Amino acid sequence: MGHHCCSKQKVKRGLWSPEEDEKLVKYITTHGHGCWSSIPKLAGLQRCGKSCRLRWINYLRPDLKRGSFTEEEERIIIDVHRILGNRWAQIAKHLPGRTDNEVKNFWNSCIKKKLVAQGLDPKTHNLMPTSKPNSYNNNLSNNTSSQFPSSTTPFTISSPGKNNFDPTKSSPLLDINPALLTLPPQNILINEPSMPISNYPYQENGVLMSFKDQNPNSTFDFTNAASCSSSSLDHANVPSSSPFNQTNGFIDESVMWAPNGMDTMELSQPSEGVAPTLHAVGQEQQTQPQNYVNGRVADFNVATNEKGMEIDGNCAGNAFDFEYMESALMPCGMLYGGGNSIEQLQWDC
DNA sequence: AAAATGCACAACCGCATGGGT
DNA sequence: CACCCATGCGGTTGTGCATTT
Repeated sequence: MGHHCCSKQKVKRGLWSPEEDEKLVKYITTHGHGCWSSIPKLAGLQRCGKSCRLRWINYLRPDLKRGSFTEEEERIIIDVHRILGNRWAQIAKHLPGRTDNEVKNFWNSCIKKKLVAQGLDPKTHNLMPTSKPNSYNNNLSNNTSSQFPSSTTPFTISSPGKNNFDPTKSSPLLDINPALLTLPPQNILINEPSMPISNYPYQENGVLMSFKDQNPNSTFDFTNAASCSSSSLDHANVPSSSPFNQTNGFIDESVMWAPNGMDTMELSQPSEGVAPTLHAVGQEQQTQPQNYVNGRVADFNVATNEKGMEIDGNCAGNAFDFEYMESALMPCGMLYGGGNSIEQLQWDC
């Protein structure tokens, strides 16, 4: 049984021979891949286009990094997997030169076993029930609903304070309280850990997510700032240059990574009724996550004027990955909801 | 030394998605 | 709007090598 795309033709299956590799590489390096389905014929291969594409992407591409995974790569995989789950293609994007297949195989053959050996559930990254619980889990096991009242944020995206931030040390990207993810949807808070949680007005109706600085009066409310008349981000009003523009999805991927030396991201709302935009301020943008080294959300301070019309967010010296954030901010135990819009965070409340 | 087993990795399969008609 | 097609993705299987029995 052949692929749907090649059921009408005789195709070879199984491992690729060096001759086949050579033909494919020669053709693609000369002509580019263009339409995969036409490549087998043009390159003189008895393969289907799908197989050619896979062979090129997973094995023949010149920018592939061969060899075993480094400890750093392994840590990144674990961190990202904790947030995204089995979204191998997304995980692989954070590892230049690695493919989704490679990451997936490495996970299944190596990391998964390591986590299990540590008593961790590779799916949830939580301690498995049979494992000896630590104090944190002991607390959770008492009575989750009473332990965390309705006003408690399900999780926080936190960072060390600016003064003690050490980019050479690794730490979890997100501290997610897994038990809280099973609670009813609550307001989501991104906060500085030094800020007493009680100081945040996260109980306010309609406030879905807030970037706050040390001033309790300065809150950026995504649900309200986007459009004065709407409770959601109004994509129609977003300038095409904005990463919030629907053409680009919620966040333009180009701003997900703060380039080396570029440490400022700016949120601004140019005029009333117009959705805020997110800018990377500083050097030329780059797409490779070169600054991912520590896989953490850096300080993200937000300042607003009295009317909350202009907001500046400063990412202190490290990458601020909105894809992570977006992926993490899924309601009710869904680390990833499959969507790509913050609008999905609007719960029926 | 040969068979059995385990493992890593390559490749396949089916499905989802998006664009074009 | 329905259909077709190409592409991308994640789960699964197949293959070959290494290790163990």
